[in-house]
This record gives sequence, C-alpha cells and structure tokens, in this order.
Amino acid sequence: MELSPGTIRPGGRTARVRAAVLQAAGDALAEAGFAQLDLADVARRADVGKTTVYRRWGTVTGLVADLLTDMAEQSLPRTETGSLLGDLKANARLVQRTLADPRQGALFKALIAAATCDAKTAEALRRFYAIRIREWAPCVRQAVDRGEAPAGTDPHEVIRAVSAPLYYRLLADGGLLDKAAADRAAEAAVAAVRAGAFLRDGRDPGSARSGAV
Amino acid sequence: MELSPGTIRPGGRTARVRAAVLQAAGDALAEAGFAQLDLADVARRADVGKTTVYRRWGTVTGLVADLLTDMAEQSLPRTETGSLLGDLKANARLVQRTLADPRQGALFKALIAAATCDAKTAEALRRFYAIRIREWAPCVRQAVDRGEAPAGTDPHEVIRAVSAPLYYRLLADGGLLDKAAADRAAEAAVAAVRAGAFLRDGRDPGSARSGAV
DNA sequence: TCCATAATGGGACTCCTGTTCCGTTAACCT
DNA sequence: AGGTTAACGGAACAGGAGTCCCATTATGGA
Repeated sequence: MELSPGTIRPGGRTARVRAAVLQAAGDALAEAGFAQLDLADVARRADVGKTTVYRRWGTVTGLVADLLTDMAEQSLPRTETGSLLGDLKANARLVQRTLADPRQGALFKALIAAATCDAKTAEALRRFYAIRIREWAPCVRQAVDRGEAPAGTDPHEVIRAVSAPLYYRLLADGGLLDKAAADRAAEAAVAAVRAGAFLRDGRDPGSARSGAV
Repeated sequence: MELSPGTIRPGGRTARVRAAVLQAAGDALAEAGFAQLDLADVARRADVGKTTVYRRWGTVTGLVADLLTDMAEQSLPRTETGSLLGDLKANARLVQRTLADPRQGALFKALIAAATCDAKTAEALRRFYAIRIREWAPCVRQAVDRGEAPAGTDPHEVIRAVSAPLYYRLLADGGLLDKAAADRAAEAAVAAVRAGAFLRDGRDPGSARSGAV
C-alpha cells in the first residue's frame, strides 16, 4: 500500500492554516468580542476558505477552545525572587500586565465569555488555568520550606487568590488594573497565607497561625 | 389638548410586558447561556410579540443591560453579626449560595459574558456591583470603629476581595463553590485587612499593622 | 519523481435572525 | 364615558450565518 487510507496529514499546509486561523480568531475576539465573532470573518482575515474553518472547528466556541489549547501550550515560565511576597508580586504583575493590555485584556474577556457558553470551551479554559497554576505553585512550596508559610498551605489556592481580584476587576467592577492593584493582591494573599487561611483541609486558621513564621 | 403628543405610557400593559420579558430572558439565559439567546425565543416564552422585544430592547446585550438594572433595583439588604469576620462570612456565603445555585450561577455567567461584549451592558453590570458593594461597605467601617481593622482601610476594596475568589471559581477554574470556599474567602480577607493590605492609598502595609486590633 | 488521497477553496443553497409594514389594543387625559 | 395615540401583535420581507457539493491543491509515502 502506498498510503494507508485514514492517514492524517498535519504537516505544512494544515499547520499553516491552523496558525493563521488561530491568529485571526485572537485578533477578531480582541477587537470585537465574543458576540461579534463570525467564522466567515475569521476565514477572510486568515486568508483561508470559509468552508475550511467550518469543517475543522465547526462553531465559534469550538474555535475558542482550540485557541485556548494553543495558548496553554506556549505558557510562560515563572520567575523566582527568593521570597513569597516577591514571587507572588511577580505573578500578580504578570497577570495585571496581561489583563491591562488592551488586546490581551479584551481577548481574555472574550475567552471567558465563550467558556460560559459551552462545556468543551469551559474545560479548555480550566486546563489553561490549571497549567498556569501548576507553573506557579512551586513558589508556595518553597515558601513553606523556608518557613515563610505554614505547613499544609494549599499552593493552588494561594495562586488562585492572587489572580482572583485582578480578574474580578476585569470582568465585574471595571476597576483600575494598575501595579498597585497587583501589589495589593499579592500582599493580601501573603497576609492570608500567614494567617493560615489557605490550609489544605483542616479548617482551623486560629491554631495554625503558630506554625507560621 | 387631550394628550400632549410625546407622552410616555409606562403603566399597566407596558410594565407587565417588561416584567414578563425580563423573567423570560433570565430563564433563557440560565438555561442556554448568552450565545444561544435569541430574542424571538424570549418573546415566545414571555407570550409577547417578537416585534415588541426588538423594538424596546433591540439587541441581546440591550436586554441584558435592562435585566441588570432591574436586578440592581431589587438588591437584598445585608445582615449584621457584630464582628468583621462574621459580616464578611455572611456576605461570602450569600455570594456563594447565589453562584452555586444552578439557575442563578448560570445566569450570572451569562450576564458577565454579555457585559464583555457591549459597553452599555458593562456599565449596567458595574452599577449592579457598585450597589452590592455600597450595601456591604458599612460593615468594614463599623469594624474600623470597633478597632478590628486599621484606620484608613478601604471598605470597597475589602468587599471586592471577598467576592473575587468566588467569581474566579465560577468563571475561570471551575473549582468547588461550597461553604468552605466562602469561609476561606472571608478569612483571607480579614487576615489581609489586619495586615493593612487594603489601606486606602498609603501603600505601607508593614507599619499599618500596629494600628490593627 | 509520481501517485493516491487528505485537505482546502469557491460557489450555490438553506434556514433562521432581525426588520418593516400596518392593523389592533389599551393607557392616559378631559 | 369617549377620544387620541402610545404601545403591542401578526405577517411578510431581507440579509447573513452556516451547510453542501464538487473541483483543485499539495502532502507524504513508494
């Protein structure tokens, strides 16, 4: 047999089309938002046939889900500063810079909007944040080792606590997303960690405090 | 003159139509999400002419904006427990119960998704949260008076800090929205307040700590 | 290099969302 | 009560999103 029927051809053209379409989808989402996104427009921007986009991604949410998968793959590595507050501030500022950037901020809004409308997309979004959180969780473990945080502190919970107020501003109250907001988020998280608010399951913040610093 | 041309008639029928349409819109958003919302379907559910919905609200986001205005008007009063932690836990549990409820949770997801797609809707969402925050801010001021929180603590910032992790779970990471999550959010906020992470502008959490408790 | 076929592209077609027109209903004033 | 007209409702209409069909391109193995 020359080529077994059923062979996939992800090389050259296919990969080029995917890259162009995902790029165009990101641009369109950032410019017009989730509601305005139309696959024919994405195809035009990507200089690709409309049929191709409908065949490979099918729906707007399907395309967003693939975009999220792609974004998760090129996730940035964390930086290390030597202290919990320093590490969490670095994380908070990275999130803040991303969300405050006009294009990226609008893109993330659109990604989250899409995730609220479709289970597959929501799953892709969860995977994206799971990767980001896994990347930064070690800084909390290191803080525990250094004695900066009480033993039993849940690293994932801490990283989430840093991002949460910044996303809340982006999506809900429209407050300023400046460096001060980022620093406040990191400082609040550190204070909560020291008070034992993020212990893994034993819900006993009072006594846990003695374990800190 | 019998009736000055240009007189508005908001009585009886008009009010009934608005109530029925907003109710139907809320149901549809909770069931199918923002992307699936079609004004003709809302009209059918509300037993109202399709033309009426298009004429009065025009677009999906316009309808959501009006729904948010309506929700803001019937906002619930806060409860008082006598301590900052108690008050913030009460607030956190109220938010948690709302977001964990299948209908309300799905509705809030849809509302936020709509707000990311339209400026007017975003403004209506901001007003909604501004009202909720104004309602609960006094509990922080009382805590300052009681000496539970450092002078200069920003009440709005504290209330936002309680809600933020719960909304982050709802929208981003899909984590459990149980009572433990609510209590953790309140405890973390109190710890951050005591550490002076929410001082109004003087960014000096270290020295501020002496003012607490 | 050459072939089989996976993958793409163009265009016609369908269906559904949103608009327009006009007749009907009922709110508000006298 | 009675009349004026704001507001509603039904139906026909228009435009665009998504589907289908088939010709064309170019990938990956021989």
